[in-house]
Amino acid sequence: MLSMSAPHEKTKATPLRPGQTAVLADMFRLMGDASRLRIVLACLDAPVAVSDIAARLGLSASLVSHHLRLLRAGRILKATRKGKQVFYTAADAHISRVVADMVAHAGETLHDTDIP
Amino acid sequence: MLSMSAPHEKTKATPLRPGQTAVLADMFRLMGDASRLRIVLACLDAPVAVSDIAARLGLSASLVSHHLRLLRAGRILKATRKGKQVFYTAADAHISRVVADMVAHAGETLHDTDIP
DNA sequence: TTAACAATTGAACAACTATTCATGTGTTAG
DNA sequence: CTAACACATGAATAGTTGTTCAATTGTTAA
Repeated sequence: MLSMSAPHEKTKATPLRPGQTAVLADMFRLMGDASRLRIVLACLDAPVAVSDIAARLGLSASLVSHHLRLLRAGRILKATRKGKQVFYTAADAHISRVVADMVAHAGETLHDTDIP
Repeated sequence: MLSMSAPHEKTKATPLRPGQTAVLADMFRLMGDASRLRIVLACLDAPVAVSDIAARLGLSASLVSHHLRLLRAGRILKATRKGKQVFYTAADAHISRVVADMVAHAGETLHDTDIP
């Protein structure tokens, strides 16, 4: 049961505490839904109003608002009120980078034809 | 405060088709579970056997195997057989980068109780 | 004020999923 | 061969969650 050490001792860093892992998983899960990810993508470049998000994505305002609340609570997006409308945008630049890296990964690993 | 006013960077994001979004969401969802994310983290640096993963994370071999199947199907990890054991490691370098960026984001946006 | 618009929220339901237990493959040692 | 080990898999269950509908709050214009 006691596993022996790794074959090669590389300077590998595992700087992740168990608590941080749960926080990370929550952020990944927030983007793990197609509707929510599309909302995040729509807000990456510039602040967008809720009604615009709903119209552009073809989703109900209620559903968008529900997702926005989760994304805001998870520090993925942040809100700014301007008159009647509320504009949402990415919380910081890391979000865009995470998405960009995942896009690169998907673009590389997907020369398959088993996409349902 | 980070209320930057969008300095018109070259981050031209929105090259995503509806089909690609679903694939991306699937990958994010795979890492959106705490157990699965810990498994991915354990395999980032070097190939690790299933039994070692289970022992290191305190999970049953069955549960780890179930998760590994999903991660393998989602092109997050890849498997290599050596004798009786099967070693899993990251599918490519993008995975590590995605995790690293998300860690940076979490470290910046969340000032939770940091314990050494 | 009233009315219209924009967004949020709560409840309820269907759908999904992580986990456990038991069983089944495949591989190696004896 | 059998036995033990490492891993995979199927089913069943409990918990989670995305979506819809209805009602509510907040804001602005008339």
